Amino acid sequence: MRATIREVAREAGVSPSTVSRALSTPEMVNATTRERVLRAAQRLGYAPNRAARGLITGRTGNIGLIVPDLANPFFPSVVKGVQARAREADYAVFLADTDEDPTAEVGLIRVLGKQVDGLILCSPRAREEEIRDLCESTTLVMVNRRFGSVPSVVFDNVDGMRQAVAHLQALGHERVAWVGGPRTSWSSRDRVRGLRTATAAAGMELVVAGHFPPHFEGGVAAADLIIASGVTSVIAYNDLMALGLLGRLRDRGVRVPQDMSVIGIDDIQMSAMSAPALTTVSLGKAQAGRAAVDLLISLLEQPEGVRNARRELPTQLLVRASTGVARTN
Amino acid sequence: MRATIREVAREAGVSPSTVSRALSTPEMVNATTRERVLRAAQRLGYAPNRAARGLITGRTGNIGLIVPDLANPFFPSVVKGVQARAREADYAVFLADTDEDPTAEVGLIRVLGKQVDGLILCSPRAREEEIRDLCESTTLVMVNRRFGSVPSVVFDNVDGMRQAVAHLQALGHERVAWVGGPRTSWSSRDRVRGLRTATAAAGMELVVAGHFPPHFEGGVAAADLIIASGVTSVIAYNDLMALGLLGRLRDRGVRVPQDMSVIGIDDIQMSAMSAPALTTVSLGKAQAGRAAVDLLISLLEQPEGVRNARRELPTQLLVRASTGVARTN
DNA sequence: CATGCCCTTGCAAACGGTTTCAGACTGACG
DNA sequence: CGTCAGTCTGAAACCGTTTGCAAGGGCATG
Repeated sequence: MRATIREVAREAGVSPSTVSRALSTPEMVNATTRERVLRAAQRLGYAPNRAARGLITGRTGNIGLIVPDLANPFFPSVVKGVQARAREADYAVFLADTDEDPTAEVGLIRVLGKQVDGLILCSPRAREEEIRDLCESTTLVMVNRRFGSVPSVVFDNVDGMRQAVAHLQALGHERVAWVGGPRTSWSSRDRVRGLRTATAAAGMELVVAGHFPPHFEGGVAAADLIIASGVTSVIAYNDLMALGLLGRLRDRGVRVPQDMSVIGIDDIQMSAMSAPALTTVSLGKAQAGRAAVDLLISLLEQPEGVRNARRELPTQLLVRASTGVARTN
Repeated sequence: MRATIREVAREAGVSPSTVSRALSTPEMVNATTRERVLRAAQRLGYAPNRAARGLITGRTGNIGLIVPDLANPFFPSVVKGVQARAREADYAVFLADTDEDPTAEVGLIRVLGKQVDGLILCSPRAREEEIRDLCESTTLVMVNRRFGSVPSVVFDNVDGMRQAVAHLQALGHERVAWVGGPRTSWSSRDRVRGLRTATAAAGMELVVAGHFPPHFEGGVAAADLIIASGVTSVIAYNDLMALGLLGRLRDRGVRVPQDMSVIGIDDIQMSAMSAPALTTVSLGKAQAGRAAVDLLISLLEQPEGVRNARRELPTQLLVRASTGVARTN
């Protein structure tokens, strides 16, 4: 059995309240008794029971993190960031994976929401009104999605798309295709929006190839459409899909980058290791996780006092081998 | 504010104790009052406060999961399995990532161990005596490691290596290299042991190339040693390293599988998508996660009554394009 | 010397459940 | 009709903390 605060109190010859104060509000107790208490606690290996503390303070010291699919390498990176920062702040992290199912997502938010102080929703797929509704009962922070005044951390997709388009234009491309992600993905919509702006400004033609599952297979499925569309360059919703494109293009005998330039988004580990290595719009994934924790904690500590509950993180084009000078036929 | 048991009691016109019983031991309360209580609870959207319940029952309803590195695709798969099964059993999962640091690992086990009913250690890197020590104070289950009587879920590495070696032998290979993982990895040691047995039985020569970090780069680093060793086939500690091998072999102009056959272990998503697709020893990763949860829960529910606290999961060789008939010079 | 203030500490009441124990009621039986 | 067993319910104690309140002591001030 673990030591309780009473045993520490007895060991130190003080009352339980003094022990409690010595540990949580040290400035309220005399230096010498504090010392004595700390030493006793040390001796007994005492650590406060978080459930008991939570019962009275109403805070659990836990935060929840919900992601659509851990198998997509984007998410583990975010999770690592969340997890590391939460630990620094002495919060523990509940993790849940929805398998890309919006209904499961809402259910999970509901049940997990009761066990935590706040929730981080990474790339949530639920409908806006549902999230708005959930917002009432739980403090939550979204990553990779933005609407209304819901606190959020997003990437500057517009600028990322601008960089990608500028890169392609510099290589002489005039037509670029977009391979979209899930219909329910806010960032897919945001990216195609940025892309429209950027291509229009650059005087390039944009071919939107529709929505595909955000996996390798999605990219494979899109590849033939892309080839048929006659573009010389393509930007995919994420790296996994871009790698799928790469694979199918090779099978079809389309050379990358000579015949087709390919750009991904996310900068997952694998994209540096493919052949050719993938040019990609790099996102600070762990950074986003950390930012979300910081935002959530500040929200928890001064519920009303947070001036700006939206954070936008920069993106950076990483030029590798999958983009090259446009084919001139 | 959330409804408490007292409000439900008032709403239903009974005492709090009756509400408690109606929810947790329904057979102890009269059918009609039970019905009334349940309806009142429903109306108020009542859900018991887990901290309060935990305070008296001494159980939190949480389990902890500690993995070395979420960025390694092996682990997210296990996490998904753990997570899904835990949710079915109404447990929530704390996740922590140690960044492959054994010291951090021990620290995490200590702190997380106090907030959960039990802990799942996936591929733990800590020293045996430390784990044995931790065992005293926390009920824990190891995945991918086995020693003493610590409850564990492991893969049948010996049989996996047997299958791989049989496959290579059938293809006419006589010399095979092993690219090992971290020195602290039990499964690396277990696999090389199985490999020794299998190659000896098959009359093949085994070249052990030492220890490498379990990443893509580790495989890259090992590749030149492998080429120099003159073997015609190589088995890597995991798929990530095998993919690294593949990449470096291509750069060096060594054709796979004509000049060199390559086998990985794990069957991560990416290994089906590489060119050539990777032959690999497939492991039921999510299954291992589920098994670990089942084992942990049965341990929690009948602390002494578990006859066999060790589970061994089968492995299956997946033949793809990276293995072929041995080069005959 | 009496008064008042500050600093430090202890007492006791919460927090929201579960569980032990005893009491009320019912029906059966002698 | 009295007794007894059995079923169901309520009162109260308890789990391990935090915290509002009050009391005690020391010290400066009038």
